[in-house]
Amino acid sequence: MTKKGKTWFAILGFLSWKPMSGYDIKNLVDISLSYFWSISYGQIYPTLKRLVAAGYATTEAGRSIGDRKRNLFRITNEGQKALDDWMSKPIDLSIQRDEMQLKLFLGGQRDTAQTISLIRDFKGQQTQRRAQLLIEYDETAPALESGEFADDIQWLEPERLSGARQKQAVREQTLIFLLSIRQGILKAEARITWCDEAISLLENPPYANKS
Amino acid sequence: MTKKGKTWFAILGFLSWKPMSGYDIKNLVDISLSYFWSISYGQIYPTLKRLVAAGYATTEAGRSIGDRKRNLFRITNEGQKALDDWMSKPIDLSIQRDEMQLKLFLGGQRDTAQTISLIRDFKGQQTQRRAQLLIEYDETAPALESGEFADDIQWLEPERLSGARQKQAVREQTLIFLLSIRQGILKAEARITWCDEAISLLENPPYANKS
DNA sequence: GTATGTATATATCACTGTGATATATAGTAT
DNA sequence: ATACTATATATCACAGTGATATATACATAC
Repeated sequence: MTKKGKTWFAILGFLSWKPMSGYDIKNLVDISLSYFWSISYGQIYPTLKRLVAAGYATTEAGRSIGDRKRNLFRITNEGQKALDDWMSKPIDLSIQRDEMQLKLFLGGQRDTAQTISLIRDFKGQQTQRRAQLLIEYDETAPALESGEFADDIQWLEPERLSGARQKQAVREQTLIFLLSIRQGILKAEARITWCDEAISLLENPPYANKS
Repeated sequence: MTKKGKTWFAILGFLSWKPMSGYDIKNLVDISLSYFWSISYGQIYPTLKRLVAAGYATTEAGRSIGDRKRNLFRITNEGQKALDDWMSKPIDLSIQRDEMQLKLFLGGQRDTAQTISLIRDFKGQQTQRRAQLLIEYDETAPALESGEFADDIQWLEPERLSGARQKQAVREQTLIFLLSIRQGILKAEARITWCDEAISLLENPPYANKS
């Protein structure tokens, strides 16, 4: 039995919204989930095949705009069951590699000035990211009231609903989208706070500086 | 020319402190750098070989306690130059996958109750982690004053120094170690904050709840 | 003493996942 | 016509993981 990792269930999860092609999945992740997920074709296509082989999905020929051929994948009952099972399992916390921390560790003692300069750059990156996320938050938030997405927002729609139900669905999806942006903002802010503390302590260490 | 990723420079960086064996590197990372780094033997041994092949390190037979054989790797001038170059480059920000966010995205609308339960579990994990890191912080901090490590702290020592210089080195290393723990604490706190916001918004959405 | 367990030390394998690239076609712009 | 962009599928070399195999020396218990 093949190993079922996060990518396996991520793809299965996308199919649980609506039947999709490999191309659709790549676009969905790159456009709407880029705050917290990434995926490559090198995993998508083999995994779709394995999902079919495992009985978790079926494949069918489809057509899109302009009569282009595409392979649509649809989740099966068995697949949905496996997904539900995974969804209820606690979050797996694996170590997140942190290049900033590694460079601090390797260079902090050897070359303090350069390390401080790196931390300043890093703070700049995070400050910019925070600003960007705040803009995206403000652009997304109105849909919470209106029940209508701004033009450029791509989203997972299980199916077209009509009228009030459609608006309600948009509001629910917007809330979740806002929460994921909010996570990014909080993460960036935590990093900015750390940068300030680190620069301050490296510039004025709480012990006599040799020289 | 082989690709030089983060693992490549991480290992080169460890060798820049002192000559080490593959086993030493694995232990160093697992014991002292586990807050922000991980590494497997499957990368260490091949990478050490490639570092030698690239002229960035040399290898020599060594002996440790009990006359056990070990292969020591020593950084070359060329290797140190390449490391210095990498160290000065800005931090590469790649997308960090976040299983909590993925599950929120996939299940938040479909099964709010289960999603809230997952977030509560996640908050529990993060709260525990934060508590653990606070303890480790308090255990490490005294060395900032005393200049002496607590018994169980493993560390990178370029070489044995004597007296006052040794104490100063210990203080500098402790500061950096404390900063990396602090990063973990801030990250956990940001996640806890997010959990509170998310639970509150999912339980009382800012729009009329259908039902 | 000898058996058992643990720490030291190196190495490889199957597998997951990435980034780059190749290929082909249909619609759009110059 | 030509070039460019978007749609769509696929594969490759490589990075990195987790598990496992192997061997030896020291520590302890019986």
